[in-house]
Amino acid sequence: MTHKGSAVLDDLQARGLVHDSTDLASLRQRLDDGPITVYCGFDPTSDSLHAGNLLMLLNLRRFQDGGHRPIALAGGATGMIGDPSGRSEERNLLDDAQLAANLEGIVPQLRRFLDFDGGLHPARLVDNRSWTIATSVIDFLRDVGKHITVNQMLGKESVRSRLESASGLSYTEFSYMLLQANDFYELYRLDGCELQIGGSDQWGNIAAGIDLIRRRTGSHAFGLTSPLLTRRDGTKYGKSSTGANLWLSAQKMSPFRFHQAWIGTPDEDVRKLMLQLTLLQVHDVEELVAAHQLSPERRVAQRRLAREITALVHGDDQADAAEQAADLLFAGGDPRLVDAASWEMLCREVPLATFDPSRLSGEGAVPAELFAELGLASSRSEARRLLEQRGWMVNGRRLEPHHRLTSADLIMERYVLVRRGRSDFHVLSAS
RNA sequence: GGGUCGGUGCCCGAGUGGCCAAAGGGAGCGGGCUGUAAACCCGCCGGCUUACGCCUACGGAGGUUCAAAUCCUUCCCGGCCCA
Repeated sequence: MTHKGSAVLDDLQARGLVHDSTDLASLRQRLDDGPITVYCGFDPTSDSLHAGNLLMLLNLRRFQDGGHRPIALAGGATGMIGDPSGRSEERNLLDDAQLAANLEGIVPQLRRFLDFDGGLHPARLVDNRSWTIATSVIDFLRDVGKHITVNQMLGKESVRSRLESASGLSYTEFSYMLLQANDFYELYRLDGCELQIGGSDQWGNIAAGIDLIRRRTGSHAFGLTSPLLTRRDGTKYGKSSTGANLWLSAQKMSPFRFHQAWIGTPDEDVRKLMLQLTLLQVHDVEELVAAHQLSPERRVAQRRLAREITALVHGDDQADAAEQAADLLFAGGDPRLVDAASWEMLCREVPLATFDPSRLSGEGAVPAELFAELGLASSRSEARRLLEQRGWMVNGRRLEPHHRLTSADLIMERYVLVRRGRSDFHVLSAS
């Protein structure tokens, strides 16, 4: 490492990724003194991580690239309790099977973004069950609970907001903070971990851990939070424009859809997202933004953003495929002219539904009925409404009111390309 | 336990016997403009039907009435007050 250990901090600040921090000057000094061990926790509340988690994963990566040692923590134990932070209502407890399935989903995702093998500071992946499960209630209350007063806990925003709400806060969730504080303590004790990072909603939990470490060891640990990923209107990202979560799992959201979600990024958000969700250098981002502003209709920034994030999450090959599919679909040409290989690729990228070819014989199929059956619309009424509102395109042409689908509409004697609205594509396949 | 107010469509919220598939707002969806952007404009927004229309729905279950989201009985749930 030729550069200073605190360079990562400058980078984070330049990217707008520092929301709250313990004494920044001390942290800077500590980073310059040598590699630090930094951790961030991810609770298995679902079987996949989403775009919001991606931001923190990349932050760990930034620390690793900056010469520090990252630990990704899978919250096998805390996931059983449920973090009340940022939540207006009590969580439902996960059962063992669900938790196991969720961990199985997210652990490989955690592995993907860090370097676990090479270098002087390989990343580590831990599960907080390893030190939590065997702990007795008595030990926990004596060793952890004794050091934190209820008075402090009541002062935390996550607790206070819930105390004022109608749904209240169970003792279980109230205790969550102690578990996370103990995680930090254990990682400090076992691995010399001195820094915890997280989303800004984690500040209370992180501070509790720092307090616990100080009380039990007299040492100073550090905390750093990043702003939650929000749109210009303040709503959380992680959700796509359609309201669905932006899942990192290809099973839950196809790479194509994932890529498309970022393509649709509003101009005002694109700079921030490039800074916070990609590993592009800050000055490269500024160049891209400048180029974008010169001719925004080319959408170079959005394209690059989508490219970078999709490649990070799904790999270069998948990003290529998603780009090609998008070019094909949005170029506006006649899809019947597309070659077989491209069609195959398209079928992998775009949601595919199969139907019985006999539907096309005779009079042919009523499009609205077929589309509703295949899930392209939630009911026949909706499909019909869309037809009235000119919301359907079949094979690149506006669907006419009385058109029937027949074998003449098949591409490659097998496929129908359906577009609903502006950018919702489906391939129907006669099986 | 007593009293009282309330539970309406995805959310908020009007409606107190027919004019109610139910005002208004938000979200969402489609179209237009543009750039697969934002803003803005128009339309749609329970289901079935080409359509006339039919069915289901205003916390649950019964009842009164030609007619109920609206009245009565009862049950469930929530807020507030008293104990």
